[in-house]
Amino acid sequence: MTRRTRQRLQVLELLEETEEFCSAQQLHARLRERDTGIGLATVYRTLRLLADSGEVGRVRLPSGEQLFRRCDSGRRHHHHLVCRFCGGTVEIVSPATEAWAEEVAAVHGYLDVTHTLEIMGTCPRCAVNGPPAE
Amino acid sequence: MTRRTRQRLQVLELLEETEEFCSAQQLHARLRERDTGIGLATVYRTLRLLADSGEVGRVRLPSGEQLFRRCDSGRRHHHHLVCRFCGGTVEIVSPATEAWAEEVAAVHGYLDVTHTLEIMGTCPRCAVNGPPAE
DNA sequence: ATGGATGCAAATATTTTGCATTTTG
DNA sequence: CAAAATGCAAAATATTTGCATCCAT
Repeated sequence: MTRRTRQRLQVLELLEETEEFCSAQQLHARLRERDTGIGLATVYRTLRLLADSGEVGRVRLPSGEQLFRRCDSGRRHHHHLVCRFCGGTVEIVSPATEAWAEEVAAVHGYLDVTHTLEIMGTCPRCAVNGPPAE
Repeated sequence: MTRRTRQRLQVLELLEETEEFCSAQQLHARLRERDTGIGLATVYRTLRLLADSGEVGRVRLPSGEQLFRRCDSGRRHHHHLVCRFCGGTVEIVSPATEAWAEEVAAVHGYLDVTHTLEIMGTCPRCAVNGPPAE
C-alpha cells in the first residue's frame, strides 16, 4: 500500500542521522543541499505520514509550527524535554504522570482521553555557548 | 499605558460570560452579531495581550489554532482538561506535576524551564448528546 | 498497467502588520 | 495634544491540495 520511494527513504535517512527536533522546512532545505530535488510538499506529506503512524516524534511550538524527530523510544508513548534554541532533546517516560492524566480525566467523566506535554528550556550547552549558528 | 477602550471592554465582557474555550474568530463573530463593528485584528491584538499577560487562558489545538477563555484560577499557573467537541473545560491544578516537570528539567541541566500540558477528551455531555450544534 | 507518489503552483487557514484615522488620558 | 488603539486590507507563516506526470509493484 505504502510505497518505498527514493524520497521517503531519503527523509528517513536524514531523520536517522539527526539528533534534534527539526521543522519540515529545515529538513527540506537540508535534503535540497544534498542533491535530491525533493519537493517541499513531499517532505510535509512524508512527515505527516510518519508522525501520524507514530513512526517519528512530533512536537508543536507555541507558534504552532511543528518539529519532527526520530525517537529512541520508538512508538512507545513518551514526552520531550526540548531545548528552545538548538532543538536538542531528552526523551521523558513517566508512567506516573500518564496515570495521573488518565485519572484526572476519568474523575471528570471525560472519555477518549489524550494529552500533550512538552517541557521547554535552555539546554546546558546553549546556556553556555549561546544559540548555535550565530 | 494600556487604554480602556470600548473594544477591549467588549472583549472582556464577552469572555466573562463565556464558559468554553473559543477561537479568536468565534469571539469576533459573536461580537459582530451583537452590534460592535469591532475589527478582527483588534480581537486578535486584545486576546494576545490578555493571554500574554496571563489575564486569560490559552490553549493550542493540534492544528495550531489557539483558543481563549477567562479562567477561574485567574493568573495562577494551571492546566486544562478540554472537551474536543464543545470546548468545555475543567481547570487542573497539580503542584506535584509542576514539581515533577521542574525536577526533570533540572536533572538534565536545562534552565528557564516552561511546560505545556493539555488533556483533551470527550466530556460526559458530548459523549451522550454528540457534538453541539449539529 | 495501474494506482500510489511526486513536484509544482495555487489554495487554505490563521494570525500579524502597515498605515491612515480615531480615541483616550 | 500626544500616544495608543482601531479598522481595513495586505502580508506573512505554515501547511495542504489539485492535477498532470512519474514510477514502484
